[in-house]
Amino acid sequence: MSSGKTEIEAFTQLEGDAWGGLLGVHGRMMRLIERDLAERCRMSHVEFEVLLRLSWAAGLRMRIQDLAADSVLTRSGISRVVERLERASLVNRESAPEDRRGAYAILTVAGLALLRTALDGHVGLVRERFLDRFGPDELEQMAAWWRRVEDAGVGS
Amino acid sequence: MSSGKTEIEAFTQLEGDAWGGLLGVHGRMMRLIERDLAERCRMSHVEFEVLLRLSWAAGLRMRIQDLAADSVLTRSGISRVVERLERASLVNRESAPEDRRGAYAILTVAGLALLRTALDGHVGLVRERFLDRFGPDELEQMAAWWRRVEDAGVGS
DNA sequence: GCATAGTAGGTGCGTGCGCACCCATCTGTC
DNA sequence: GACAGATGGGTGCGCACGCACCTACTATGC
Repeated sequence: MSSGKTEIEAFTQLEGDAWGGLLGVHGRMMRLIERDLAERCRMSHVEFEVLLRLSWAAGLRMRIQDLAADSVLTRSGISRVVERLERASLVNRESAPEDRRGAYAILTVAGLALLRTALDGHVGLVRERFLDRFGPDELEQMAAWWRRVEDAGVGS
Repeated sequence: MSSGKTEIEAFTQLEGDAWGGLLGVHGRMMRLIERDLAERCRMSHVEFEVLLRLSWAAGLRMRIQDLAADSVLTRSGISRVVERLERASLVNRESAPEDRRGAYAILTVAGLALLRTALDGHVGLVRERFLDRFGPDELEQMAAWWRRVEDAGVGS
């Protein structure tokens, strides 16, 4: 891990530290988060994310495609997640009246309650392991960086 | 996505932008990378990562557990990845003489060649979509941040 | 020596997800 | 109206991976 051979084209040391560091931090955090959510709420991170997004949405409801748009998962993945959450009575599905192809996922009272439980502890974990290592100005800087990356790479 | 209700405990706007931004950027990048590697080399990112790590290692060989240690995957996952790579003749497996429980994964000539092909293009993609958005001092700052996170969060 | 605990790697099972494809519906053109 | 193409959502199939467990081996204690 210390000496990147130059016999093949590769990242510079600096690039490797920045990009590889992001991958490493993300991987480690996700492991912790998945384990925490599984133990406390029998829930995966994608399921948690769907519930969280729904709790932010007006009327506690979102179209499946909108859920998929900024998710790690594809539409088919989201479809299955919503199906699982529906079986657990955490969301309901409802056909969209304005476009009968579409469907809404709607957070239930039980879903909101479980989300509350999940958040309480999840927020603490992410803060303890990540956010608390940075000052407010640094968090602002970081957020600005992510915006910079996302604004530029809209393609696909 | 604009108004985080305060009725349930949640991240602050700033925290959400920093942490959520990291998740978003990682997700988007991984999608691009997975697709690129699949199209050009019929290879997943974890397989690519294993080959890359082997290319860095002395003697082009690493123990399975060392491969798993800083990977997203568990030992069983790495075991299967190495199995796949072995079937594709990209690595060889060899029993470790100093500890006969252990095994080495060893990069083959074909594996190194395919890695070279994969890297050529992968590096360009990551630069174009991510690294090039930052100056050298910013990359240094970012790398320092990741070190800060990793140095503190050794537990589990 | 023997017994026990710990570790490296591999495997059966269950599951989650992407891909390709399906159907229903909307949109646009004629 | 009719039709083509695009779009939203769901599904069969295949595969990759985590979990729990197994075997083989090492390390430690007696």
